[in-house]
Amino acid sequence: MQARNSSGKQKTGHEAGSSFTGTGRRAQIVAAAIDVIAEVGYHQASFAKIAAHAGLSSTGMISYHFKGRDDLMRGVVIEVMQLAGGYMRPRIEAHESPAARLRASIEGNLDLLAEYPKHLAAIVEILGNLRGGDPGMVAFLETTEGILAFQVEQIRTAQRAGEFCDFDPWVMVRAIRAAIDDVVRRATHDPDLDVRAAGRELADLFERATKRTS
Amino acid sequence: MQARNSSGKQKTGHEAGSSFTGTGRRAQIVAAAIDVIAEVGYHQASFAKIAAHAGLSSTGMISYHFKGRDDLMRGVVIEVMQLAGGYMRPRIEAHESPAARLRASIEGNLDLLAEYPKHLAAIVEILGNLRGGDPGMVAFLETTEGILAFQVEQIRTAQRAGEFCDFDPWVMVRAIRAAIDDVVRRATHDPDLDVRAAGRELADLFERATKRTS
Amino acid sequence: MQARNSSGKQKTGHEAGSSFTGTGRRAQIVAAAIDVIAEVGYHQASFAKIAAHAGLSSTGMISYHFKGRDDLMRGVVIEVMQLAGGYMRPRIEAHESPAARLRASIEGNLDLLAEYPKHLAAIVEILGNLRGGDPGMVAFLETTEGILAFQVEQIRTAQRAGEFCDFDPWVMVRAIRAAIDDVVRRATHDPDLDVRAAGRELADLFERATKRTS
Amino acid sequence: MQARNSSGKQKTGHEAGSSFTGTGRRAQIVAAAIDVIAEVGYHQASFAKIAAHAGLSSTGMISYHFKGRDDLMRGVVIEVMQLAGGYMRPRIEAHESPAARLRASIEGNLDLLAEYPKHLAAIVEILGNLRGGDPGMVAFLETTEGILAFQVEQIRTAQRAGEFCDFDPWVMVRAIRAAIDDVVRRATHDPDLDVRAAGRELADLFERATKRTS
DNA sequence: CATGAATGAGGTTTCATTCAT
DNA sequence: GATGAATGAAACCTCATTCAT
Repeated sequence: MQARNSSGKQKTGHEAGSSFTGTGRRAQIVAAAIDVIAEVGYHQASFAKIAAHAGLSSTGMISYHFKGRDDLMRGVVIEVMQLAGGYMRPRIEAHESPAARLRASIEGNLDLLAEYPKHLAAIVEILGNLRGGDPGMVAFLETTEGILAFQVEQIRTAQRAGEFCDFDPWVMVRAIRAAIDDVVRRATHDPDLDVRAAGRELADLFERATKRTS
Repeated sequence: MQARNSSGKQKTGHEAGSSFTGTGRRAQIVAAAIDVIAEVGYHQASFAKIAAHAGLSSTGMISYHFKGRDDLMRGVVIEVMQLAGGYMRPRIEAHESPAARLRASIEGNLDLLAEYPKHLAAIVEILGNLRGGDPGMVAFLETTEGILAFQVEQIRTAQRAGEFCDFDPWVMVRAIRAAIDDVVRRATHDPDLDVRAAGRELADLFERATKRTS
Repeated sequence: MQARNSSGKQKTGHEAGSSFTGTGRRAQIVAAAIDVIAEVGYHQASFAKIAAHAGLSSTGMISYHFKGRDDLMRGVVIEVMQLAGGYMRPRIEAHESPAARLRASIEGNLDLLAEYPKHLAAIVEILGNLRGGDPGMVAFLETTEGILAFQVEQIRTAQRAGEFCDFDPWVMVRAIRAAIDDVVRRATHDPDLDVRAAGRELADLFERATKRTS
Repeated sequence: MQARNSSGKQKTGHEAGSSFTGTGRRAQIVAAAIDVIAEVGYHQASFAKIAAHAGLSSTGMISYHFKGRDDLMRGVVIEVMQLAGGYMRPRIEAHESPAARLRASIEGNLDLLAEYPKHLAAIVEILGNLRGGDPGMVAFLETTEGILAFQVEQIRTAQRAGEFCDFDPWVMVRAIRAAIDDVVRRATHDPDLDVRAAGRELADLFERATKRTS
């Protein structure tokens, strides 16, 4: 279903040489984890439920393939990040103007949600429930921050070029991300939600909020 | 059949006749729960941690005052909702125009966050981690929905009066709420965050996003 | 309702000088315990439930009047034994022949059940769940054994007089008691059970089982 | 959706494909439960005691094999019912006349008690302490009722054939069962009790009680 | 006398993880 | 590689009992 093993190998530190999505079992477990997390949430997604959903007879299988809960969650995040990156990048880079890129970013995120609702639900659940504890997971928060920082830089450039009005770009990108994630969360519980329409509305909203004063 | 008190009252002392935050221990436990939830999150906020934080020797004490975990969480939500309602209402009603009320709502929320960061962190944690499970808790989701619905109605009225431009008010109020909650979440981990400044920025942002086209 | 404070004082070792059924609180608690035990069984009859049923605001009241769970149960047993003794004795002694007395004993027990279903249910529950543990409670088992032993002696006398056929009187009295207690247990769950009819049937049954061979 | 085993079996190992007493650990736990219940009673038979008696290091092991307390008790009841059924049926069916079958039933029960005292003690404890609560357990009460109903029918047939005198068969079978269970209960605490002799006495007793009038 | 808060032990259950096979 | 039994910690909750007021 979610495929994407065309990209490079990119090995983990795991014992055997297996790509993240390559080997059957690992990918199968990650896929099951995504489903379960989307359905019952991060904390209720126990190994037992994931194993049952994956058709595995015991949780031992998961522990065999993943060093621990965090390792599995890491696998999920990487899987979804790769998926999202591959989906979003070309859609954004297809546009030139900052305004068009901003719209593409918002609408692209919600188009992606329409296609992979569980994937986005899972990553939002995981990243939203991270606490300082785990060292390996905090890296993802930094990755996420890095993505936002990149968007901030793009906005700053556009502002200097007079393409956006004056505002704190950090507040803006966070508000945008929060609005998108909110749709992701609601879509989890309400399958009738028209996420693409919400995407257009949000794009309109933030277009008005960023448009240079005439 | 037999007995029952002659006074006919038959109260259990900590159920009837006491405000939700009135009785000493109950309030103390709720306060401890707020602190712990803000610190470690909804699911990690075990009775053991809350009891320790409250200076209680055992978790049994919490079960003595609260029927269960959900009951305690309900107590927390009610406490914070009362606090927030009392804080926000006069600040909003001090203004007349929809735009001013919108700004007061956003900045008021973040002023409240500056004064009670843990309270807001706790309620965001709790409401954000609710699943369909508990019947008594879902009521809070409906309460929250009701608040949003009220804001939606106010916006619709303002739009008809030409005071706001044309947009989907549901998407707007949810984006606003998501942006505020996002600040709440970040403030939990970053005590240096200037939430009042963020409030002003968000108020500016959504003012531009709602302003009627000239 | 169950009254019977006309009999002598018969103090317990309890601190204050209170007869078993005299003081209000003690009797009230015992009455509540009888109801609760009859309803939910011996082990589920917690102090909390009994206190609630008695209209008391806390279990501390029970502990204040009774040294412990066993003491309360002792109070229940004594209460019911006194009730049963006062009810049964005259009904049995009104007859002369062993056969008539046997019938009076069986039917009297079930008439008593018809009038005080919860009292009998409670004592059957308590005595049926006794284990060797408690020293003070074992005395009741011995009391019960004593009652059976008395009946055994009466039967033996009657057998020597040729009024009953030859059988092991211990087995007989135990079978009779077991049959009666079984009706008590069923009556607890089935309020429509006609216990007096069952009493007549059981009296007939054991009359045939004891009748001297002609 | 995805995955599921290629074999299509998807068994959990201790749910499907195993007889109730077959798998080693399950049977071992059931056996330990029987011992403990016979010794300390239904309610005092905690997982901790059963685990200790079974040589297990933790109660978690029991929860691993049984879904909960009720599931374990169900296992015990089924185990004993199968044992008793296999023991009693041929002994009863070896006889033709209703009187002989009745005697075989009574004496067979107490012979079985002599051989498996703890098994019968356990099932009497469990069934005697059932309250309306659990849906899966109430089925056993109905099973037991069904057995009695079958005996009632046999008695009715014999009565119509003039082989038994006239009496209420329901009262009779319940009295018989109550007498047998009473011996079971006493045998638990008194290892010196001669249960086979009691069986013969009870068979004599109920033979007289059912014999047709000459 | 009466209250109700506090205690600590004990209950069942779920969890992630390990390990022998 | 794969399995599933075993483990021990931790969770929530109920209980009988004690104690200061």
